[in-house]
Amino acid sequence: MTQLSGDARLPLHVLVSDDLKRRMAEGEWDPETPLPPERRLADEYGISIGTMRRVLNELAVEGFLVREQGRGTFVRRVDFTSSFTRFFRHGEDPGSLPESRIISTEVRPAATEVAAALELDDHAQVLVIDRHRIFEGTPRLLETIHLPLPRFESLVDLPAAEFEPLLYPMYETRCGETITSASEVLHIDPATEQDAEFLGIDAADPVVRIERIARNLLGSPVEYRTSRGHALGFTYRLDIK
Amino acid sequence: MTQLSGDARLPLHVLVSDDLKRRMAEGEWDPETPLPPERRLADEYGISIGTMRRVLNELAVEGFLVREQGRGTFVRRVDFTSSFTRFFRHGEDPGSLPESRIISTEVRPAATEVAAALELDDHAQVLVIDRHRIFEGTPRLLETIHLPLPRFESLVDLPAAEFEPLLYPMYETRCGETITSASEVLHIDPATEQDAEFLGIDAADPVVRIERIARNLLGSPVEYRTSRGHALGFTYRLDIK
DNA sequence: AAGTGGTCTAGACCACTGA
DNA sequence: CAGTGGTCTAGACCACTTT
Repeated sequence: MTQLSGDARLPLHVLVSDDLKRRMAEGEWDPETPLPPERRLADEYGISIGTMRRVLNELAVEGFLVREQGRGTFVRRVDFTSSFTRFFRHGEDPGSLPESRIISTEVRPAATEVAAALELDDHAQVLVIDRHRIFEGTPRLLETIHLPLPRFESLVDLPAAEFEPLLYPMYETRCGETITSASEVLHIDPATEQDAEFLGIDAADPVVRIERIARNLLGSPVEYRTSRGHALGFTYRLDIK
Repeated sequence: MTQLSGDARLPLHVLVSDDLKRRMAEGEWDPETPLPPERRLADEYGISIGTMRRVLNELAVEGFLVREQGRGTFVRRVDFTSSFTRFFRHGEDPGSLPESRIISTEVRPAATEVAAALELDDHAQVLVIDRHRIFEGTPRLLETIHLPLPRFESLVDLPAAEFEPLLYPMYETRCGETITSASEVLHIDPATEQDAEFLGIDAADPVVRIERIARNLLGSPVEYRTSRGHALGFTYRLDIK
């Protein structure tokens, strides 16, 4: 029977939930292999099936698990369908991938706001990646990505051509970091000269600036990313309650 | 014992949940009076306490109910804390209310996109309200509000001075319509002359345009509102997963 | 057919709120 | 103190997926 750590005054379902999150964070199950069935998990934790179901269902509501009747319970990958940056894709086929072009990768000490976002000591070393994202042949986003070292050491000497268009799967396979949540802040700025040149827009046009902090399952910040794109034509949809 | 309508092949908890939503929509409980305790509700519906608790907890997760241990279960009022328009208030005390100035109220046939948003027949009559919202003495938002007639008849001849700064409580007390959800879409536009003049911004500056459809508990659209404000300095925060 | 999650029951006991 | 929601148990049976 699995031993539970944590404050014993907390409700059982909280202790079990925390333990399952820890095991998921340690990579005990990948998204293709089911967790043990609820009856067996209940036995292992020495709790009743009703309590075990409560834990699993709550983790499913929180987005950590996906449950499929007849198949099993699986850990879930994030998809960023509600991300702001998705809205730069315009009329494009939502299944297609934007092209990515790495402009430069460089190691340097973190600027103050970067260190704060990544919860690092001031002047800790970070890997800085500049890239362009190109949708249907049209340049749409300028991105600057900050990754803490030494956790992302294995990307430092990677040639630009070997970067894949989607970075998060790379973080997982090459660095063992799985992104499971993020927060983004949107601002509207006047375009800089660099913006106007790359995005092919009027120097007087506004740009959308999106700052994202991406986190792993334990809630630690893993990536800090700034994206800039043309604001005119930008659209974002929000549902309240 | 309460009689349940609806497709009997559906799970019990769905039928009970739908029935409770209907009763809430009919105004059976206001936000200050608790629903009957879960034990009594379970008896009335002839279901077990476990199933009744599941229904109440799910309605709480969906935002329809608030449960307070020792006090009871209450229907919940929406607050629009995550609404885009909140972000025009800048550094202001979040508890203070913006000033509202009604510019005009007018009855006219709905434009095509208004009729579509409110799910009305083309050219159905709507009440159109133009107003300004002023935060800390500074004009920040231009709003145009569309309300379907005859549901909002009682506002047609109301003098501008009798409109309150918050419209949703007025809709409830004067017209019997309770707003419980909304969806908003954000765009960035170039300023019009009217925008620049009222908002006191440069004619070259961009504006944020927010289109909101507000709905009642049954999901029917009740209000269509367009708000415009200065885009530079606008900020919006999003949490993913 | 075997194994998964989904629905539902009928309780017991605990923690918190308000009078 | 009475009454509320919160936690937890120990099952039975159903619906769906896979082999």
